[in-house]
Amino acid sequence: MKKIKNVATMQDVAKEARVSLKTVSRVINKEPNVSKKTVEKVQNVIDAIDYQPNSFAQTLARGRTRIIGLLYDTPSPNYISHIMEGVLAQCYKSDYEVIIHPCKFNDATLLRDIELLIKRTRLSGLLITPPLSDMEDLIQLLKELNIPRVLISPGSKKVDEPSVKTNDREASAQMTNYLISKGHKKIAFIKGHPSHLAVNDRAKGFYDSLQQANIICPREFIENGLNSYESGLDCARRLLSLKDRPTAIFAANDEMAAGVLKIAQQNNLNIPNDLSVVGFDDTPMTKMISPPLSTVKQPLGLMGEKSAKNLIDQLEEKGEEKYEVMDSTLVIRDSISDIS
Amino acid sequence: MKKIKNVATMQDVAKEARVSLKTVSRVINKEPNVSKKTVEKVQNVIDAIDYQPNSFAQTLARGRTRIIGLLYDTPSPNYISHIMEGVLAQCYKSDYEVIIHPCKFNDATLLRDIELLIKRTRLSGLLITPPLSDMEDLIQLLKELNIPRVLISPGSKKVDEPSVKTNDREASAQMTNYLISKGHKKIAFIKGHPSHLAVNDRAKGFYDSLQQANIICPREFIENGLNSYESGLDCARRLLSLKDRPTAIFAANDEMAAGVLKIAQQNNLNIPNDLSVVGFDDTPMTKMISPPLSTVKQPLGLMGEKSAKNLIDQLEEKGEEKYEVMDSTLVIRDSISDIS
DNA sequence: TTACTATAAGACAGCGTTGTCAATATATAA
DNA sequence: TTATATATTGACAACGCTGTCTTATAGTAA
Repeated sequence: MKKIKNVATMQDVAKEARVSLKTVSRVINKEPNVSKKTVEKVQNVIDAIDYQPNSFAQTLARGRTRIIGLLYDTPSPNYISHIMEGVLAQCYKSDYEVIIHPCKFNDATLLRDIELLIKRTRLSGLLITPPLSDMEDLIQLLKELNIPRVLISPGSKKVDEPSVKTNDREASAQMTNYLISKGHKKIAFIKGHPSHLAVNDRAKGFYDSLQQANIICPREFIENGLNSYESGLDCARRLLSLKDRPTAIFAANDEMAAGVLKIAQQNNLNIPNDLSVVGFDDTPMTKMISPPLSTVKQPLGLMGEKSAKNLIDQLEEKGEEKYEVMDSTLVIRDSISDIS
Repeated sequence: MKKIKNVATMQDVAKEARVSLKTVSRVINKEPNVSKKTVEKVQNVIDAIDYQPNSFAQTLARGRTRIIGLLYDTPSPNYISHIMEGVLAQCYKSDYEVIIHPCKFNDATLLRDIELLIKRTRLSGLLITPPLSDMEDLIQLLKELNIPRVLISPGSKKVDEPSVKTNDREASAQMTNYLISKGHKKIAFIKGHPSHLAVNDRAKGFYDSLQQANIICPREFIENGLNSYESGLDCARRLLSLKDRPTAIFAANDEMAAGVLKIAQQNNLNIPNDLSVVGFDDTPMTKMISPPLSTVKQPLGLMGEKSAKNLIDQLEEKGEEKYEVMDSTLVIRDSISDIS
């Protein structure tokens, strides 16, 4: 059990620069009331011996960590890795560490696990991705533990919690508008997993648009999916066996839309001539399938970045804006035909 | 700048259990020479007040961290998130933290960045994913800094470094054998990015198989891709415009194979009847495209787990086996036809 | 010059652990 | 029983930093 490599300490810097420990500390932390001359002298020594403060000692002395946690429930690799990318970039800038914590949404010990995580790691704040961001009891726990937090894409119910969301509902309405503008009136919708509220906001946008266009959507045009490719297959089978088939199907995520494409092809339907298909998320696969899928793109990296920034601002008590809504954008590819 | 929530300390446990600090420390760390009675007494108090050791104080006192770093060069989200899954699971078990560090392969400051990361975080060991695991100068630096490490899927050249790899070469040969067994003799291969040695082992397996079957592969059947979908498109365009077209194309990864599928469809070729296509990696998209792609699946989660275990064993000086080779498996789907 | 203020620098305790070494209790042998 | 070995426990100084309080220095006004 080796000790870590011996590395320069503040003592070394102080001795070399002929100042006190505290003065070095002041320079490190950019505290006021140090003369320019001293700052320079100390900084030179720091650079010369390549000194890096020991964050463990800092943490111990300060009584608070510079660590935030990122909680996720193993959603699609694509989603979490792009969120993570933004989070890491922001934390790197602000000199915070990130602890990535996968957890199981429907695990009985979830709350206890998270409480232990917090106690064990002493993390100072949490970033919470969907569908965890919709768990009332989790939020309640964090409130009680007094853990600062930012919810990523919580369902529309939450209003009193710092959060970063996208305008999924509007984007979804826009996409529906687009379909309508191409002459589609018989549009079906495949909803997402019921516990994933944000995904279901997408259905609301769909309704918004239909209502505005005075289009009535028959009950059987609304399917309940589970976000997975397989559930997309099931829903598509039902939709495409209807006597009065939709001319377009809008799925609440790309996996389910890919399922629709598959079943359509099995039924010898040409996409987009016989059926238009739309997904949501702009996963990399949407470009690669045939035909390339029209979809909606969330700025995931940016969302990660903003949410981390929001959390760090809370931790450092810079009272910044609490809610952030970012724009998702339509990505129109070849899966929609003009039938007007 | 709030202090962290007040939380039970070792003092509290010691006082409550009427023993010394050191005894509590012994119980925590399962050190020998503590009477059963005392262990029990102390453990009861620990449970009662839900005490969790402060890892920062531990780190400071011990002089070494329980942190490992995971270095990656933003490869596919799929790859890294599955590796990460295994790494996190293993580290969670062994009570280590993980610092995820994305970096840019061809960034001039890469080495310096990593050196700073190490100094700043005091991490005790590193897990290195491809293509970073093939960088001689990075390995050299870590050797000099005396940082324990495990290379994930390094190119075949490395032998003297602890590593976890898959039998890509053999799997690739097996897949080629399979194609040959289906009557294919004119098989083209799309190589991966030149700096990604492990991906290029796949080409070697391809050659192995051809040679064994006494099949000569014309030069123009070997294309140089860059791992991306787009490069797959380019290579496929060239291969499919040859006078004497291959009957099967084996791409070194799924993205490039998806590119082949696309171009084939543009050329009105039916897959698999007119052309068989094979990829490598079993990304989720391979199930969703049409036809579902045959491919090779690496046990990514397990690889992450094993590499973390290997590293932790090094850190704790349990001399375990250093090299690990895991089996990739063929996933045969509908993209291969029998033309024999 | 003196007195006073603002600014810069330092001394020292303490953050919550673990390692070292000394002290005590218990078991064993004589 | 006493002496001796062994198993348990404890005291105390680190670990490398920051917060608080004190002191020294420089600047300003009278």
